[in-house]
Amino acid sequence: MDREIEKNYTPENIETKWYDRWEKDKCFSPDLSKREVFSIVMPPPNVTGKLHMGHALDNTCQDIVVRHKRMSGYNTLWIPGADHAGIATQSVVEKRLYKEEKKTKHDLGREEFLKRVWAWKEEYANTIFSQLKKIGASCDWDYYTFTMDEGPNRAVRKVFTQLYNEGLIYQEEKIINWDTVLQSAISDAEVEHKEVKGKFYTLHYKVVDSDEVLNIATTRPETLFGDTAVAVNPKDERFKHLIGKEAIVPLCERTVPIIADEHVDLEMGTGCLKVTPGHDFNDFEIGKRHDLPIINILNNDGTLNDNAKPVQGLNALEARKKTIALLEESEQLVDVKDHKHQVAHGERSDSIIEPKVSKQWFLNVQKMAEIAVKSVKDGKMNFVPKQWENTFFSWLNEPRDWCLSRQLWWGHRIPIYTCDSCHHVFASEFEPQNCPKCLESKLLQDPDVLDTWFSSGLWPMSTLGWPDEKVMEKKYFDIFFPNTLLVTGFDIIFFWVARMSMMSLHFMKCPPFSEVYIHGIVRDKQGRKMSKSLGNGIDPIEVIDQYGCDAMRFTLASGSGYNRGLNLDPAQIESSRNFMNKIWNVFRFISPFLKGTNPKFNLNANLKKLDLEEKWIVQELNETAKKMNIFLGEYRFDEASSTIYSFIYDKFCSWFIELSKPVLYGNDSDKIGFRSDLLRFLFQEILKLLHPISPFITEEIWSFINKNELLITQNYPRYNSQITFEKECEAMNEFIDIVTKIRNLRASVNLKPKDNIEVHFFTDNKKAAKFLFEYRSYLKLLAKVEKGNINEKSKARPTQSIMSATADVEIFIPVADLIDIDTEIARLKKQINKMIVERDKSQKKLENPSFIEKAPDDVVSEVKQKVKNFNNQISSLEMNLENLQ
RNA sequence: GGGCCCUUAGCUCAGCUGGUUAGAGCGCUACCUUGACAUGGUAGAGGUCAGAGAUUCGAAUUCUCUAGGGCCCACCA
Repeated sequence: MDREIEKNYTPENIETKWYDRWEKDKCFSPDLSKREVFSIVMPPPNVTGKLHMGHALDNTCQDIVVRHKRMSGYNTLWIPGADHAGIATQSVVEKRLYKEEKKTKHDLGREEFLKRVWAWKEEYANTIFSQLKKIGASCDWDYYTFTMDEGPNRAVRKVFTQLYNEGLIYQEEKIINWDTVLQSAISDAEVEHKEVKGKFYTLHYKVVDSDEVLNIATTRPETLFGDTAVAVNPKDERFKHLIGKEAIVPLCERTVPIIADEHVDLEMGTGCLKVTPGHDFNDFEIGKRHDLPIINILNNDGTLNDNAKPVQGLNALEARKKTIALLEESEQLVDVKDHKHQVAHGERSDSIIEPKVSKQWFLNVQKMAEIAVKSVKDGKMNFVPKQWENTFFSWLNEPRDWCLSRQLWWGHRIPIYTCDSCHHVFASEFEPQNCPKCLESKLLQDPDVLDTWFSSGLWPMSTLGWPDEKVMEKKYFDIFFPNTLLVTGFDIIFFWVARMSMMSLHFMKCPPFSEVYIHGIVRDKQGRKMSKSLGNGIDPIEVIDQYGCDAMRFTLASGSGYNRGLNLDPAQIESSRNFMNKIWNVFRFISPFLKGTNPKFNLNANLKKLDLEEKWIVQELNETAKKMNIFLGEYRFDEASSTIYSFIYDKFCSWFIELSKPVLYGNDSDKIGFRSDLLRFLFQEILKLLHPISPFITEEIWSFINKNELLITQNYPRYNSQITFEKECEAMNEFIDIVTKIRNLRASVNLKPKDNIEVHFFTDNKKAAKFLFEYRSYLKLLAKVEKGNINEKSKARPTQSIMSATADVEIFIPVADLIDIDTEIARLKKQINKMIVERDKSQKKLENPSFIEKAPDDVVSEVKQKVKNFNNQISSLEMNLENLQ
């Protein structure tokens, strides 16, 4: 105890130094000597990203579990990493390039552009890591992996090649989601449907060699340039006679067949459907069934091409307007109605997604998805909370093939090569030198890159070195794979969790982790998503600067259990900061007494020596330790936080410390010594218990007590079955009740906190009487009871008093002229009424024969005891009420 | 259209397998600069647990329905 602890709790002074120390001492490295293993990978944030509250929550949850497991003796590994985030990163660099140099990526060329992206990555990557360190993430940086590193690249190539050779990856001309801003295909998972106000147009299609016209409803009239059929339902009597005839597409005057297809709904629209196989998923299927031609009317940027001459060059919305105008002119527009419908948007670009036919690479996931579903159903992989497996299933039960290729530059290049001379197409795990068929060396690699989630899907494997055996050995793949746990948000269950599961089950024949904890999404106080446009975001780094990281982590933990949302109120963070301050100050109070205390205080050896309040606090501590282990093990961080909060604040600070003051300031040196030893022991346990949630302040305070050892390496407290002090707890609770009632009485007549009072207790309970006598000094300390007279109930009660009662003890405070009879009568009546209501509730139960008959005995006797206690209190209060009136 | 979830104090939320005087934090009221802490202390006010019904000796807790709100999935013109 050489150092003096500072008077004020200032988080920034203590939070900056510990991370470096832990890292330097290799505290985050796995301990291979331990038999039980706990391993987890961090969901890799975007390299060039900034930490937001979602990350803070995600990583706080992980760090709490990791620290708890580590302290509980597990061989613990938490792997950090970062994602190249193909689309997001490329867009940012493109935007900057244009802003600063007015250049596009095409001006630079692929190679040069990629150099710029790597440079950008090098420049900005560290932001997110230093921020992760700032929140205390105790991950092992020796394992740090970037999704575009050589290792993951090799994993990607191996997986692609194998799946290609197994026939699961194929290239095909299909209708896909085309993002017109990114000018790339995207997968189904990356499409969001948003409700948009639009119009519902009814158009006129003439029938060839007939006077008849067909009315066709559509929300997208501009696509008529791509129409290659008109379809009706084969059962539709209205149009049966027209099947096999031809219709004329307005404006382009093309004749197209009128076909019959089951897909057409008799009730919808007009019953006639324009079929645009090039730009609608359903129409594409119809087109396949009827072998219709496909007309592409869109350029890559979403403008109309020369297949739509009258509106060529316009974007979809402009083209729609012009098409309608032209239709009106030619009197082929029948009707326009307002209409709300769901429109596909890119979740990255937020631009409208156009269905478009194009040649892309796909992964057939049918079988893989089935196996993934089965592994969850068989309990090989568990979601916590369990309900989230529904989300997992809903995605995997009817999977569409995964569109893997992206027309981007930043990402893993597709390892498909075409021989320039013999045109042989092949996949290759390693950079090939020659065509395996004709041995020519001129090979052309596919220009596209892979969906970012393809490499993310291999994350639990690739971070441990797979498939390079040497690296796997070095990273202890066999020990740490599969992972124990994954922690993430529900928004990426199908993006990521589903894909990791499929990949791991296919290549490793086991799920990538045995448990998945899904936490909620952080929102603002009003439950709105945090977003730039609303300006309601809370920046974790600003929060840390203002309140400290420990307070932020405690707040996030308090809000995270099995709920799906966490509405973050800054007032809560302030409250957590105040809690940290409380801990700081209570340590300041006990610290002078810790000099010379026993660092290895053995509680079990001293159990018999404990006095009543010591037994009580030890019992409470023991219960707290038990709960903490249970709650942290179940990812109930909310319950864990409130458990430790309540123990520290309400038990330790409010009562035990107060009760320790007379001991510590007294002159019984043995007792002072013993109490100091115990205080040290208790406080050390408190620091250990809280450390996983708030690591910095606990490590800091620990360092004042123990110079040579770090807290992070201590053993987490466990339940001690030798501690059985239930009776002492009852007595203490009775004492707390009496003190509270005296304080209540004092407050009711505005007795100043300083004023000493005289109290008359009346009880026939000998134990209670003895207890009140022995604890008289505490009553003085805590309720300023200068003199406590203890009498039997047969003795006369003092007049001119205010009174209260527990089941066994009547408490009288003579207040002479201070008393206002009417107020006191009202107060007593109110209390009596409350008691009567409760008594009657219980009494009614007892009068019910079937309750006595059917309820378990312990419940019945509990209720009987309750009635007795209420009656005791009521009669005490009533007697006094009579005396007053 | 399918699925999931929510509705408990003024606000944000706990309340696990049915039995509690229904809890916490913030806010509010009164009193208090008491030698760890005003980032504090003591005491208090505030809830017919969204509504209706059912099961049960007993329901905030289980079931059904209704109302309101949120989220996810889905190609329906």
